[in-house]
Amino acid sequence: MEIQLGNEEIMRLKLVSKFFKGFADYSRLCIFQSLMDGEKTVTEIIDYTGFSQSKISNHLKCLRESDLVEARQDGKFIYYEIKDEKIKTILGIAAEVIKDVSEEKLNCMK
Amino acid sequence: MEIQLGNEEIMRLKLVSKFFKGFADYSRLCIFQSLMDGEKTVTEIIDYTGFSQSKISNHLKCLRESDLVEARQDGKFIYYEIKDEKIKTILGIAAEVIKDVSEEKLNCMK
DNA sequence: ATTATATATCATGATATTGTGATATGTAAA
DNA sequence: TTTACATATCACAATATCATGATATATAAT
Repeated sequence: MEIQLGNEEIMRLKLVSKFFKGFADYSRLCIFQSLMDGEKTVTEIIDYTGFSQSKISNHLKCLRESDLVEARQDGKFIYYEIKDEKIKTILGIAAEVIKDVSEEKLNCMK
Repeated sequence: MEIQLGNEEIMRLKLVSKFFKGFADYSRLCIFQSLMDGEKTVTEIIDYTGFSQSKISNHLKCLRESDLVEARQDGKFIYYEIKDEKIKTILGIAAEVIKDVSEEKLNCMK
């Protein structure tokens, strides 16, 4: 490894941090959870999570623009689904790691 | 899958979101990158990243309390390292997923 | 055509997070 | 026993993020 961060690496890490922001929010994780076993309409996500429509829609916009989820329209409805299987993998590993971490520990991260 | 989020799941997802906050910050990712191939002292991390001492120290405190990195003291120096191999795995998969995502896409996540 | 339903957008206030600078603490060398 | 070095802490300003409520748009049913 180099002894200093290079420009390439800096740009890459900035991207990576943005990527992880997609998962670093409770509401968005609830959306991911909604979609864990397949596509859902916005209304179904709203019902599943109990969150307001605008909240869901705002988050979905963000997740869609970031290519973390994708949307397809069918009449009145828009179906969303997780775009990449690797995302489910990441969420799975995260769940494993957290098992090893005691409940209170992560509270430094509000 | 249930048609609504249960209490267990809600608590779990809150934890998961905190976990991901650890990776959702550029400065912290630079720290992780510093540690990718083994332990380093705080000073080495400072030199590698070019960040201020207090910034590094503040982030390390957070990462340590969250059990994402661990510290060991040797005289004046404190060596930090990534605590769980799974964390490196997650970072690796994230890198892969990002390759598929065009540069501008993630800009919704500031 | 009008109405109801589904979803998106947007401005804004509230809240959370980050970086900085100053200072404190601990360890070892001189 | 001072001085230099390594690291931690903390308050506060700057910035980023989120939720809300109001409004807009688009589609389908009546």
